Order: sequence, then structure tokens, then C-alpha cells
Amino acid sequence: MSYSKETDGKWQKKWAETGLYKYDPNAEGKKLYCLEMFSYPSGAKLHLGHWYNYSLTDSWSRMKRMQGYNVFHPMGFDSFGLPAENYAIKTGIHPKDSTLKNIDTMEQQLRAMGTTVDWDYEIKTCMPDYYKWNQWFFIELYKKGLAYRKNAPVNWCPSCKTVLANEQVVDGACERCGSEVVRKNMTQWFFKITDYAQELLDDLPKLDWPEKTKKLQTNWIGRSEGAQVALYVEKDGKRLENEDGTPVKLEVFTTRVDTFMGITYVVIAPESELCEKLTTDDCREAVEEYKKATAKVSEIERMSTTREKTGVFTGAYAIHPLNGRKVPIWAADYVVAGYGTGVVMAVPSHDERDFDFAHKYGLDIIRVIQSEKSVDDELPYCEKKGYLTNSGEFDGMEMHDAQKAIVAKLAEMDMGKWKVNFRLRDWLISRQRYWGTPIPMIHCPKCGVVPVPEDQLPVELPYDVEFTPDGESPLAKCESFMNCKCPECGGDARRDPDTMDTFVDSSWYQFRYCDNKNESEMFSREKIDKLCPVDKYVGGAEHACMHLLYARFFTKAMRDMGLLDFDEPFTSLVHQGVILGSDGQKMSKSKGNTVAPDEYIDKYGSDVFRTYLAFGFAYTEGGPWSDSGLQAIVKFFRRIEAMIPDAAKAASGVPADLTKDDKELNYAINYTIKSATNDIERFQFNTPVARLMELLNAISKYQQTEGAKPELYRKAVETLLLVLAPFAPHFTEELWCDALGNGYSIFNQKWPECDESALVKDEIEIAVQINGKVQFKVNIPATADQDAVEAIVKADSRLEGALAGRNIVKFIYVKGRLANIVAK
RNA sequence: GGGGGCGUGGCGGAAUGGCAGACGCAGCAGACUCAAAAUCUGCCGACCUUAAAUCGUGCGGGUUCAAGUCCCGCCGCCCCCACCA
Repeated sequence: MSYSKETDGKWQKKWAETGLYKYDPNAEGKKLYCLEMFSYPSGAKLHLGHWYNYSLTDSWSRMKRMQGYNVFHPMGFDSFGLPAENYAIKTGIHPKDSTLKNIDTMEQQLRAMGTTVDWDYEIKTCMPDYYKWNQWFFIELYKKGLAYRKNAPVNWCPSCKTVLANEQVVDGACERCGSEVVRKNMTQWFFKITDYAQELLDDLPKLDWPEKTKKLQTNWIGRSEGAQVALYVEKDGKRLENEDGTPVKLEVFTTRVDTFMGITYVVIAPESELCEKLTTDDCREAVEEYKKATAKVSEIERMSTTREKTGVFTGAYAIHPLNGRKVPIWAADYVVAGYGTGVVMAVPSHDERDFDFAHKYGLDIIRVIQSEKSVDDELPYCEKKGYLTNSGEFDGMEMHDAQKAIVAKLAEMDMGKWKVNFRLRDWLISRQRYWGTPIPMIHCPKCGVVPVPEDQLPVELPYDVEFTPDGESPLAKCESFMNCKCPECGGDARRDPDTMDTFVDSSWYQFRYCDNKNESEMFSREKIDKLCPVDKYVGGAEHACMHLLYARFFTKAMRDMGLLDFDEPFTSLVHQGVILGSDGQKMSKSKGNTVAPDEYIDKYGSDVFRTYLAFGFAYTEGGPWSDSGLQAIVKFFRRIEAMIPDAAKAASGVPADLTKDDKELNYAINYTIKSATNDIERFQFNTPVARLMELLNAISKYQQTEGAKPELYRKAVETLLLVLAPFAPHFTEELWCDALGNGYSIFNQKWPECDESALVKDEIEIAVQINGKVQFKVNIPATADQDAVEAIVKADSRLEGALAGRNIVKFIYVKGRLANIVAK
């Protein structure tokens, strides 16, 4: 019988019946928690990317199982989210119905893949038994002051009267109706991730994560050291004061406090509340006009330095605390409200953006830094070195000394201090959507914002809701949901109409797997202590800054609440690459370049497909899809099958006396074991398959030699099967158990170990180079030291010709590799 | 705009700073066959009739006995940027 998809079904059934992959917490072996990022059931089926991620991580965990680890390998579905809701709006099929149906299909497909997933630990985030704990944890964060409300902008379509996701905004217009999208402020919930900014940064070095991912997070957190300094404000000719009579301070953050004496204007983000307060009546109309215009521009565009800067004078002035200079306050959209204080001090002489802006609007430019004393550089001069000028008492100081002096002086006046600022912003979690976890908060006219009491959780998401967009959050229109009693005063109150960002679900699911049926706790401390943190986490690199940062934040917050006792959720992380369409473009239905795995599984079986995915790509790189290599795997399998009848004739073993041919095969066996084990360990899957093909070639060659020993032949074939097993579990199980008559199951066998003595060769060939260029090759004893090799090389008749009259200056021998002669 | 990555034969891709192109696909030639398919064997970076030599990892510099690999500067392509998950 040759391998086909029937083989898959046969063994999947047996594995299930015998519970081969059931996780037993008390089993022998070191615990190993292997996790892939769970999938979002938006499409009806698993796509190629899922296969690439799940089948190969499964191969990795199969090797670890065979190596004796007690592997925990669960799977679930990230099943709340926007696409199901959009699909519902389009088709009228309820998100719950479509989602649960998709999950069923995807479970079937995952089973057909033949993974080691233990389905007893499955989770689905859209079910109340899961999202109840989102709500519980939200309230815990609220109690700790880590969840709070504030105003924040949303994308708003004035025609659909609905909030839009970034992806629903195409070129500044609503994707449904084409109306121009504006930004609008709403009161929304935030999680205070910024409280953990420093720790999130500090713990990165100890993680076994790709360096690029750590770099991305480092830049995303964006720590910068500088100073927060203040200016006074003059409006309508008077010093602006607070209600208590103290002067209003305009706070700005700067990393270049040495240029403080060069301020010629101040810029404020137009949408900030302070801008409203500063604007004079004369200028109000112009500022309002400007605010309307900037509301249409996205934040990414605003940050662009090539885009021509625009702005408008607010009518107010800032008063410099050290020299008393009166400088205009402008509103301009190159300042972002969410970063720092939303106000920037402008020093056009030493900042390119300020320089351009000052030039355009005819604002003053005063030089305060010189690269060398008395050298007037061309402006803007933005190098971070030099000496102060035009800065009064600070003139002549080196800029870093000047920074200290200026901050010290401002601190004395209570107008400045050193400050560390982060680019990271708090996590906005409110979504004005239906298909998500309801926010467990009640708004009482008397008591204000009140959390839902724990015994009333979960706040269930109602099924019958009108979710066509018509100006309100879908839940806001559901009266039976919205109306409730205030837990404090018992009076009539309303629920929060928003749902949570689905990233909340995925920030702690890795812990829920360990205790997925717990009804009284989010998870038990005992189970978490035993299984967590996750030892190996595998998923796409696109999550580097969001999911992976949020999950780290949750873990740290949970630790501080005593829910668990470690600092990081994912000890080791791997990103799989992206498989592109055969045209080299990202796969998408609209481009028509998608690859449907199901068709290939029907035709070739799961194992051919899995092994091809391993062999055809560099795992962490991915690349364009091509069918052509699949046939190579079919051929590879066939050649293995052809070896079985002869292998079945003898018992497996390594004979005591080895001939040259025996030694060669034994070398191939052990070299395969050694390199494949190393490569699989580090998630490199293409080279192990290549090594197995080499082993196959070596076995073929050996079979044709005279005096080939049947027991060694069988040993070689069995090694081939064992090392191939993680990639082709059904195929190898069939050959191992049924064709060779070994005991069930191949996955209960020990992973083969390398016999290092088989890798020791008596004689090796090395290259001889002169000045780095290969001249000829010599055979040397493997144990030869540098002196011995030098003697052999110097005695070689070819050396003189290669030297061509040059003298040997130095002789370098790199053990087992080559010799290099430096000659002049 | 900011951030991250990548660039090696016709193609997918190998290569702890140490003989570039493992393994495979495609191609070419041969064996088997009435024939084809399948299978097996050999060849397969460029230049060159062949051999030898030379050149060769996007381009230009540098470090080193030795650079695809490390450093600097370009060019090209791809990904991410907080309401897609």
C-alpha cells in the first residue's frame, strides 16, 4: 500500500482512540508548553498561512515529545472581531452563527492535518465562559487604577454615522459610502500600559526572541530622555491665570533643552483642549477652520516631514521664563496631541521642521548653537554637538553642560525638570461595535461609573441586536441590554454600550488554556505555576508591537495582582515567514492568487503537503508558492516505500566489525541525526529534509554494494523514518507499525541519538589556500595539528608552483577545514 | 514620515568569519521501452569550442591571513505604524 490521504484517516482515528496526544500533567518528562498564535475564524477555512504555522510547529513539538518532554500543545479560536460583524451586515447571518460554523470547519481541518493538539483544552473567546474573565480582569484593572476613561479621537463617517476602523478608511474616505472621514472625540476606556513602559523595556534583553522583534518593541516604546519645561502665557495683553490666581504654565517636552534660549514660537496640537483655551476671539474663526481641515488628515500623514507644514496663529503668546521674550503660539498639525504634552517649543535654527515652518510663516530664527565657538554654521544646524551662543548667561557653554545648567536654573524657578518620555501611549480598548466583550461598567446618573459586581458576571452579549450602522453603537440600541439597576444605589442606570478591543482576549489566552474549564477563577495559580510561561511561541511578525506587547503588559499586571509569579508570558519566540502567491504578491482573494490547502490534501495527503512546506521554504522567511516541488516529495516518499520490503527482512542493528562501506553508511546515519536534530531545534526545517534525502541516497548506494549487511540497512531505514516522523506523521507511522511490524506508535519511540564515534574519520581532505585563494587539496590525518599539517603541505610538490616565487610569511591551519598560507 | 527586514544560478534555497551554490525543481544527454510515462545514470554559475585561467553572493568603500557573512555609504524590493487580527 502506498501513502495517500486514506493513510491519514487511518492513523488519525487510531491516535484519537488510543488518546496518544492527551496531555497528562503527571506524566514523566520536563514540561514543555508549545503554542502557536490562535487563529481568527474570519474566513470559512484554514488558509495556507495557518498550515505553514501549525503543521511545522507541530513537527517541532513532535520531536520534543520523542525527546521525552511532556508537551502541552493546545489550540483555540480568537473569535470576536470586526470581520464577522461586517459579514453579518452584508449577509444578515448573525456573527455568532457564522463564527461557530467556521470554527467547526477549522477544527475538522486541523484534525485532518494530523496535529498533536489536545482538544480538551480548546478555548473560544466569543463564549461567555471565556469573556467573563475579560470582564472580571477589566474590573480588577479598574480597581488598581489601570483602566480609566478619557477623550480620544475615532474615525467617523458623517454619512453612515458610524465609527470606522483604520482599515475601513480608504484614502481618507469611508469604504462603504465614500464620504470623507473625520476624526471625532469620544469618551473611551484605556488601559494604562504606560505604567509598565520602563519594565517592558528593561525585560526585553532576557527574552529569547528574534532580535528584530525586540528592536521593534524598543522603538515602539520609544524611551527618550529630556526635560519638561514651562512657559507663561499672555492672552489679550494679560498674563493668563488659573482660577486660583497662579499663572498658567504651558508645559513642553524637549530633548534639546540646550536650545531653550532660541525659542521663537510655540506650537500646539490644534485638537487639544488647551488650544481651545488659548485661542483669542480675533483668531477663533481661523483656528476653528484649521481644526476642521486637520480633522481629515490621518496621523501618519501628519507626521510626514515631506508634507508641507500648515498652521494658524492662536492669538496668544508664550513668555520665556528666562529672557522674558514674547513669542507667538501657533496651532499646527505637525504636533500630535497624544505625545508628550501636545505642545512643542520651536527652535527653527536647530530643527528642520521648525525651520521650514518659520520660513513659511515669516517667524524669527535665532541661532543658539555653534559647532565651534565663533563659527556660524548654515541653518538649520541640527547636529547634537556644539557650544551656546545668543543665550545670555549660558554663552560659550558646551551644549550638554548647558542642558544641565538650564534645567537647574528652571528647576529653581519651578519651571522645569528632567523627564523621561515614552512614545508608547495608553491602550485604547473601547470599540463601538457589537461582536466583542461587553465592557462591564454601569453609568448611574447619581453614582457615576460603577463596575458590575462580580456575582453578576458575565455581562452577556445579547443575541438579538440591530447591528446595521445608523449612528449608534449596536448595543446602545438594545434597550433590554442597556437598562439596568445601579449596583450602588439601586436606581435606574445604563450599561456601557461599547465592547472591548479583541486584543484583550488574546493578551491572556495563553494562561486560560491551562485551566480552560475553571468556573470560579480566571485560572488557578497551581496550574499556571506548573505549565507557564509558554516555552515556545510561534506566530507572525506582524504582531511584534501590539499583541506581543499587550500580552507582556497583562502578565506584569497579573503578577502585581498576585495572579501568577513570573514576569514574561513567552520565554522563547519564533516568527514564521509569509507564503506569498506564485506571483510573489501577498495572497488575497481580490488578486486571485490564493492557494487552497484542501485541494492539495485531497490529492497528495497531509504528509506530502507538510513535508513540502518544510522543505520548500526558509521557515522564518517564507516566499512565493510554487507547485513544482511537491512532486519531489511524492518521489521521495515512493523511494522510501521501495526500501521497506528489504528492510523488513532483518532485525535492526549495528554490526561489530564495520567495512568501509558500513562505516560510510553509519556516518550518514549519525550525521543525519546530528544535523537534523540541531536544525529542527532552531526551527530550520528545509535542511533536515535535505539531510534525509541525502541519507536516502546513501542507503540506496549501500544497498547496491556487495556485502551490505541487512541489519545495518534496516537500522538506516528506521533512522530515516524516525527523523522524518515529525514532518510526515501518518506516512512514517504506517511504515513503522504496519510495514516493518514495529510496535505502536512511532511517536512512543525515543528520538535517535547521535553516536559521535561514528562521525570520527581517519583521514580528511582540506583545501590549501594562498592569501585566501584555494590552490589545491590535500588529505591529512583528522587528528593532525598545525605543525603536522604545515609539514604535509610544505612537502607537497604542488606548493612551489602555487607560490610562484613568493615567500611564506605565515601558516594558518583551521582545524578540519583548510590551511591558508600568507605569502609575499 | 518613522520603524523593521531582505537582496546568492533559470527557480526554491544551503553555507559556527574558513573550499559559495548542499538538497531539490526546471533543463540537457544517456539507459530501459515498439513508443510514451515512470524509473535509473550523468551534466548543469558566467566567460570559453574544450581545457586551463579568470570572474562571480545588488553597487561602492573598509576591517581581516580569510567576507555572502562584520563595519560605513548608496541602490532596489518587501512588511509594520495603535479600530484587521
